[in-house]
Amino acid sequence: MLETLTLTSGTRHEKDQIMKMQSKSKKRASYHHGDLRSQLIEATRELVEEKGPDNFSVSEACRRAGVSTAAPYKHFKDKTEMLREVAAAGMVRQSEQMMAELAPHPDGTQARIIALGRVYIRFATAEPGVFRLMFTWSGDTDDDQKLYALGDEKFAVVQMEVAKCHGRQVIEDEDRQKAFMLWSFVHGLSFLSIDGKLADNKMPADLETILAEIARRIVPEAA
Amino acid sequence: MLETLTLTSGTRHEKDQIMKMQSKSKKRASYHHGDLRSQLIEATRELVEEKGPDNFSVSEACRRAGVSTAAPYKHFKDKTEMLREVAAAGMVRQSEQMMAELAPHPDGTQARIIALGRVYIRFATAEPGVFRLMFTWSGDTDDDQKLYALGDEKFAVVQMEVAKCHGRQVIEDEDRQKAFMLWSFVHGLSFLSIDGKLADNKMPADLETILAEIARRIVPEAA
DNA sequence: TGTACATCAGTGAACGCGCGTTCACTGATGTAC
DNA sequence: TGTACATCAGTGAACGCGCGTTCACTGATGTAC
Repeated sequence: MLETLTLTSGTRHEKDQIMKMQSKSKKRASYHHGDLRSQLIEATRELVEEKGPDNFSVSEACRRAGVSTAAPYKHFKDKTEMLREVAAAGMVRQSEQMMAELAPHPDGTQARIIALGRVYIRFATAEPGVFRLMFTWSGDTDDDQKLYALGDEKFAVVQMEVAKCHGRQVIEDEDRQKAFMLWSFVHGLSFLSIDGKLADNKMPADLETILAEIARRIVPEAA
Repeated sequence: MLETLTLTSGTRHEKDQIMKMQSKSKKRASYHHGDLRSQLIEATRELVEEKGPDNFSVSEACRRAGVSTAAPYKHFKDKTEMLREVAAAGMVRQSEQMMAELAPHPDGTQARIIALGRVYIRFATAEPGVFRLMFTWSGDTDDDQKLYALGDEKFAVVQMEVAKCHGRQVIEDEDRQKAFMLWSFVHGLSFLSIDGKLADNKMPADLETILAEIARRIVPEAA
């Protein structure tokens, strides 16, 4: 069955086929695909990781999903919408990771601040393509605005954590400023890391040490 | 003389022509150009700013410089080399600004640390395209390595400034770590800023206040 | 259960586009005499 | 000062390429009866 395929890139496509077989138990059950939308999103995500958001192409995603280049337009308005889906999924994934990492630590502790920073940087280095993509949305359109709001929510979480470290249940300007400093720091560290700028002697301590040091300097110990 | 031009984009090109007239006193003195190399670099820089590093095209730079699309290949190996020239010029420009901003402040003061951060962020917001471009070089080739080294030099300056704040003439691990924290912070702040993520209530104080706050928390007052 | 039919997810061919780069060329410039 | 010539910076046409998107189509599916 595999031998009848006409697509080009041998090994890569074989792997896709194997995955498809695993999930659908045969190559293509019929003329209809059944799950093309999510499979195109997954192909888009992979390509964004492999080539970067700017080198993603619809054509290549189609090749990878094994459909014609016209197929995506039954599911997405255009290329931008495909990328936006991937970005949105990334935001959600990052949020989930934050919540999971937060869970074991009691309220109002530095450990929670550190946990948030750890997830931020871990996500960036694990999925640099998607991470970059998440920051390329201008917020001009309504759809962009939704993405933008997801980011805002996450920042509000950081602000709340800082406030709780100060024994407050309401966010004050001081918390906003400190949350902003923390965010800038982990954002910069993430980008320096995925841009390969930390190769040599530039990051003299391990990540946990640096995160703890930053938290200590910006947010007080629990009361 | 201007009316004889055959290029398309009206106003834009008129402006270029005016600039060219100012610098050369007439449109094109002859078949030969005289200063095409630097004029192509300037066109490349402009386009990197206007469209972003990933949307720059050689063709458009040629249109803007008023030459055929084959002309650049008498001066540059390929597209990458054109972009690298712009990136390198950016690094130099940023260094010069740092030195200038450093000059008025006495050695070993927080003011010098703040000055470096101020230039970093100011450069990023003034030239976001070039700033982005400066961080896209992998360092794989020899030419990339030169760019990389320029970045290293600048980081060494920050490390030295931190050491001097501690009354040292030799950089120690503590200085490296603090310099790294400062760098991450301004780098993150720069990217958040040029990616338009600071629109709302996210940056609660002005830049100078935040810079001073960060310097205070990471580097001690002068002895 | 069997048939007619509407729906709609996929096809494959085509489109126009702008791109990076090469090529044989041309014509202005500077130099040797 | 005038002429012959080598140099080389620019031309313009062409190349092959991959792209995003549209189009009329086809054939599998689910539903009404």
